[in-house]
Amino acid sequence: MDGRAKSAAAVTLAEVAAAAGVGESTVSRVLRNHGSFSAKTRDRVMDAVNRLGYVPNMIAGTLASAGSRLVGVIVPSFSNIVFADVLRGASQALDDSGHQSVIGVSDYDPAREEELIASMLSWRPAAILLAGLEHTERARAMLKGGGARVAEMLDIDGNGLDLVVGFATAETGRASARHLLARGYRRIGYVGHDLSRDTRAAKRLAGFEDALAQSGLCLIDREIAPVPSSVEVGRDGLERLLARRPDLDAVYFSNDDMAVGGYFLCLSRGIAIPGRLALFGYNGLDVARLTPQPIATIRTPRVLIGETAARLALTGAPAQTVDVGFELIEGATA
Amino acid sequence: MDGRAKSAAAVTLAEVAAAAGVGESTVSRVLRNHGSFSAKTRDRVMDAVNRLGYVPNMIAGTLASAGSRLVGVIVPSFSNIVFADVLRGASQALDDSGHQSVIGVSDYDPAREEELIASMLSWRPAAILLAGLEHTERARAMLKGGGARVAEMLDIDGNGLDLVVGFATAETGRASARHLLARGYRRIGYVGHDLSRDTRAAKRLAGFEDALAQSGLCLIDREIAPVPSSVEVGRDGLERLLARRPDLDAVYFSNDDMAVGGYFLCLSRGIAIPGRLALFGYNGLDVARLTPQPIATIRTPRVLIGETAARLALTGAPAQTVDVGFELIEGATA
DNA sequence: ACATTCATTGGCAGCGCTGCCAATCAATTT
DNA sequence: AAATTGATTGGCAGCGCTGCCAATGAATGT
Repeated sequence: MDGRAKSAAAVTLAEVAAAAGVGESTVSRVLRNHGSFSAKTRDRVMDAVNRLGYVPNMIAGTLASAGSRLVGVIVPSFSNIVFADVLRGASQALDDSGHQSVIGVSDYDPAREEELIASMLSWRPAAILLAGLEHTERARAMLKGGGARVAEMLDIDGNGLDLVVGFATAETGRASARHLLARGYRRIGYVGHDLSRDTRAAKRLAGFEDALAQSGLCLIDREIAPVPSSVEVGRDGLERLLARRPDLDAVYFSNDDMAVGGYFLCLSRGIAIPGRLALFGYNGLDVARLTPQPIATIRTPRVLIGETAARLALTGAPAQTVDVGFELIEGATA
Repeated sequence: MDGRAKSAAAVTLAEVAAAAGVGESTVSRVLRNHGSFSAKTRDRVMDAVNRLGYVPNMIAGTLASAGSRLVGVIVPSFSNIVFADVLRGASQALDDSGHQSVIGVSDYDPAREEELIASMLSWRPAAILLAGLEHTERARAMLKGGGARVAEMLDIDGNGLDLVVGFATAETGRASARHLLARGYRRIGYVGHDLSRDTRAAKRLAGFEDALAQSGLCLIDREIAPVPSSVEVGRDGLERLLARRPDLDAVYFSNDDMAVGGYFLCLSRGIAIPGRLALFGYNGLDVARLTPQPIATIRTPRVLIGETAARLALTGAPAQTVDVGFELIEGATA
């Protein structure tokens, strides 16, 4: 009719009330199925709602009732399936309880995370879910005083603000190292990505080196690319590392994407796995489980973490730390 | 002090105004940097803001100004990097223009998508971004009258509601078929996933078969699993297909995840690629580009699609369809 | 027949902020 | 010196809905 995107002003609850011949509060009660009303009234209201195509205005409703059903979720990246999994778990729990998620991507940047927290808080969300325990000072202050529940996900190595749902990150690194050591590998290298931003990857590496040190060993060499992780970075990283240290017998990767890249390099080069070189990843991704030789890795319950964090945050659970654990997958590459 | 998550009632603009000794509208003007005010006033206001830790309430602001900076984004799934890419593009453009994205996952279910549209519309978003052109009748009606810009992404084969940003889906299937035919493959099979839900995969297959038909050929056999796509489903699907038709010389997969699964099967079985069997995927994923032999596939500009859709929707561009095209990657598996 | 209970219902004051308009005051203009 | 201009500023009416409370009328009890 009009050609414009904005149609005439939206139908309001008052108009529905007038059309149905009842009071505003009655319409409100019927729509929220809260309080009492007769069946006849309900039918009259619903009829008017459908006839007018009424869509409730949550903005107004939230303002009036001082309590939003929005939940802010901040993830470091979308490129990594890990966060997609966490989001999936959280989304599920959120949807089930009638909440909506407002999502932000921090790009592994604490300053950006801080900005996102500020702008999310201005929507007065019921809760904010974040990755990790590392935040700027101001971010922590805002979260503490923001009136929203806070859930920090994935890592439990440190002090949380409110709810913490994850697993011992450094311990995954230690477990990985112990596994390689138990299998007899001694000349171990590391191929990783930007550690200054990905603090959890840094914690894993620290745990890994810690366990090596307990056996009187250390990493023979490391190849760290100052970019986000990817299959390609893993492949190229391993290539450079091997060029420097052809005597390596095992490599620990910063995650499975990287490890798959390394695995592909070995396939191309005909490097025997694990005979000539052992590979160890992190995450327990699908693709790493289905390579001709499943990659040795640590599986983390990511969907569960998202789901648990969302559920606890929305059910008024007391502040607590939940350790969901992790699982070492032996695979066939180590 | 209190132990409860909800702290004392949040600071309001009125309190800031009182603390700064100015009027409410002045605070509002300073905070939004809109209208005029003296430098001295600005300092007084900002000082009070910082002192009280004031966080603006967008809910109230949006209600008062009748125009939200929220944008709804509905994706079919989080498990598929494709949508993560689209989201990344959209998120970026949204952030840059000061908008927030509210995200929902439809799980490839039109009814669920309809629900999500209804609940997003109740937040009076500035725009709604969706995947594909297929929606329920009621969903289309709500979107038309919802007062929000609508951008349908990824596919342009059909009629859009407002903005459409994507590429010719069926044509990707045709291009894939023509490529295989040009290379001399004639005994072609298909390995796919749940087509009833993933309508774009169905359109690709239709285009593929269409091109085969034009050469007087047809698919020799097909193996379709009624579940979402994954590396595993691709591997197992190819295994079953080959068991039935060991005479196949090429396989078209519903996407790259599936194709990578098929590729892994061939590696494990020692099936020569492309000598004995050619593989063709769809999406142009990173992992498919980095396998020892890069997988033949179609690369789609997903991040660009998300970014373009968001930008057009927020800049008041007229209703239009934007074809961003796609690119056939020859790879080494066909 | 009159008091008491209870399910329904409507009225209306905000929720915290923005938009509009009028008021104020110093700087210019005639 | 009176008038005009323009930059600042405060007041206040909503935005659309919910929460509270009073009003209504029917049902029940004594």
